[in-house]
Amino acid sequence: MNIGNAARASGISAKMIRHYEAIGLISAGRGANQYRVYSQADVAELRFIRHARDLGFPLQDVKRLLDLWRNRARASGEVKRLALDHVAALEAKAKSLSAMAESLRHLAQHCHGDDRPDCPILEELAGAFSSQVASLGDSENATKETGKEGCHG
Amino acid sequence: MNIGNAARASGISAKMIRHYEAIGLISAGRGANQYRVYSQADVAELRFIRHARDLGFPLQDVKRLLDLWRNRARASGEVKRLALDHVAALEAKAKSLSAMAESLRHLAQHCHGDDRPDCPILEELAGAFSSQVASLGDSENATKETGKEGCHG
DNA sequence: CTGGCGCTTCCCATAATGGGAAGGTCAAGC
DNA sequence: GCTTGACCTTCCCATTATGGGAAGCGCCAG
Repeated sequence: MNIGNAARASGISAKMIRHYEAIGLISAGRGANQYRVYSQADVAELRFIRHARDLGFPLQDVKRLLDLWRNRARASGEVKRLALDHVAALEAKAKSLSAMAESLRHLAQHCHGDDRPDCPILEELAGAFSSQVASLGDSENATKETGKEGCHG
Repeated sequence: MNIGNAARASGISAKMIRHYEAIGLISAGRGANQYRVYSQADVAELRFIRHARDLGFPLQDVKRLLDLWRNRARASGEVKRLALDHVAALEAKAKSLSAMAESLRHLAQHCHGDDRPDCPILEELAGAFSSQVASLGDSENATKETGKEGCHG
């Protein structure tokens, strides 16, 4: 079948299928007209990829999983390790997001939310920070000392 | 002060400060040597941005929050709405990630995780969801070119 | 005057996905 | 046979937020 049918059969857009091929995740045969040709086995791989993506695996991990799947002599330990590492990453990220949500919800709770300009949310953002809420995700540095000039002009 | 000091004082990299200027989030004066010049007020804005980013606000939202902050006649209701919308987005995302983690953890629980190839994680990824092509992982005589799709080839 | 650091702009890369243009292919209908 | 329309091809650009690095100039200390 051609790419359009493979897309419909796998739930992955044709655009993405080409992309996956470009980055070496999958390969596809070519017909006489240079059109990509997909077998049922290829579609099965695409479905595998979609399922892995649905579980949040980055494509790099998907590649590893795909290689393991194709390798009959694989060790399930490696698959499990990949999976559990990813579980840890997912949970860390979820926790980080939940912490942000909770902080912000807390701030919003004390905001009137009317047409007056007084707003504790903005005040807090403006600098009254005392706790670090985003340390799990990607923040890297805490409050440094303020006001030390050094303007060499 | 110059950009390096502003970066140190705000916790935002010089690279990002330039970027924020390029996308119209902030502005900076220029000295006679074309170097960017930052006042304490500018640094306060940068800190505001960092705090908002730490709470996961996308830059688009940060821009609106910054505009509200700068506007003394703002309505706190708008700030609160922005905040609560973002809380909802954060929680939705966190929930989605937690669901992935739980699914995957479940799968991993049933995997031996040794050097045998048998692996329920891979089996599930291979299609236990859609259960159409189950035995493609280890055989090559699976349907190669079935003509059951309305493909003009 | 030179060494070294800081600043400038510009290009590239990441991760995953999509939009769209310009053009080739093919099957069907008139 | 020719048109039409769906499908395919490649190539470029955009997104979001961040960083790396190069080439070149500014500025201060020694």
